[in-house]
Amino acid sequence: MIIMKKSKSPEARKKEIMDVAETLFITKGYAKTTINNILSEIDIAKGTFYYYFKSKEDVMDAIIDRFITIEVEAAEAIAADDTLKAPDKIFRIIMGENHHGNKKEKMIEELHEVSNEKMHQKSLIETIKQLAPILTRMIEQGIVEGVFETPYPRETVEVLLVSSGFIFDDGIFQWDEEEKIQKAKAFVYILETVLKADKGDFQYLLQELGK
Amino acid sequence: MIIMKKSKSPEARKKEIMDVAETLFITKGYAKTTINNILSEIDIAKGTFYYYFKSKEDVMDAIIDRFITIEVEAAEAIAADDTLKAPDKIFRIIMGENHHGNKKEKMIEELHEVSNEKMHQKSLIETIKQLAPILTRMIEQGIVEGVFETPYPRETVEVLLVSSGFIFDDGIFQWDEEEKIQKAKAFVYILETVLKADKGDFQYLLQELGK
DNA sequence: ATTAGTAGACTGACGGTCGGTCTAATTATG
DNA sequence: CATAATTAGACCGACCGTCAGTCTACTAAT
Repeated sequence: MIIMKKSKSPEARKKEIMDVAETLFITKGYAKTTINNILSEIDIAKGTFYYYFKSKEDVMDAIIDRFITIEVEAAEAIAADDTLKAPDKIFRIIMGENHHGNKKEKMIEELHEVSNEKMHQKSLIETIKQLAPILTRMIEQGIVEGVFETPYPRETVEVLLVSSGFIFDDGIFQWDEEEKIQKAKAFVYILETVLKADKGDFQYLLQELGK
Repeated sequence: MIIMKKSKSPEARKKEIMDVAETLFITKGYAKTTINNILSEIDIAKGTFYYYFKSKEDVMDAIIDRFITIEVEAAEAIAADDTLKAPDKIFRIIMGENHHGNKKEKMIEELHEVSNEKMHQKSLIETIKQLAPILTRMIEQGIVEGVFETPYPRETVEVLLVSSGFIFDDGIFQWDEEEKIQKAKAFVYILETVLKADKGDFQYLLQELGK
């Protein structure tokens, strides 16, 4: 006689699996997380997992999709905010990318050696695909308004996204607080310089990094 | 009665294993390459492999070390070349990084979907660790000579290395020939702008990308 | 009665281990 | 000084544990 758990709504189950998987992927790393780890955490069987997802990688894709959607929505909200100037918007979006509600940072904080190559690369690629067009439009508008200047808005965005995503990822490099500030200042400088924005357009934003 | 192959010199064996593993890692991807794939290619037994390397990842590390050493030597040769100007050197080193003797490109050319996250990330990190100091010194010298200007030489180098390593990697994005030229032009522009070099200092180098 | 959902035993592949073998060089012995 | 004993290093491959993914059986709901 098999003990059967009461069925949850499919959405809830799926979300539950994704939530647990996400936590494990971030804390232990994707490769080191076992399907069985996920199962025992929510106390379901293999069959249930594979009823909702066709593979381990499939969950990861779903998780990445989920937070890219959130990022894109956040980016669009920022883009639509008329109280912000173009440079401000750009900075917020690019830096916001590595700020998944502090969730990741908090979790990784102490855990060393999490190296999550696959997940990181996938989400970086996806981020570029989805966020680059939005940011590019933003820069193009800035050019029209005369606050930016560059013949390569799209490629500039790509460079900025890739480097910030890589350099500020807590799972790849472990900078101490001081180094982080330095990197951020440098990033702001590079941002200003490469877009030929007015010096100081971004500078004041650096205070936010103190928190 | 066990048939025993004649012993090779340890160096030769080790190199043989690394060569075969490298080819397989590049063509099939690290994850999809099996230890047994490597073994049957050179016709040795499991034990032999693990006599020379403590794990699959260990071979990869050795392979990465090997070509980083080559890159560093190439970079130092370029650095020591008095016939080249600073901007020229920088460009050659950064772009040379994604030009492993055409070996990788040739191999990947047709093979789609090789995605080699782990190997790529590791070598990018190692490249930054080893190449960044050399390039930083180069920029600092350029600043003294008055051809460059930036308060953040180190961080600028990091941004340039990360983005070129990522964007120009044939395994990550598949740009067609035209797009590649566009990316390279943009990269040169960004390089010039962020270092405040004279326009045109790098431009002529773009002809090299035609080959 | 049909189907959406759950269960968990099972499979196969793969990374890694381990006891042992073979050969050539080195050292001890008559 | 020839030859037997010993050692060291390269190599072998059966075996093991783990893990993603499969399959069939069972149950809950409509």
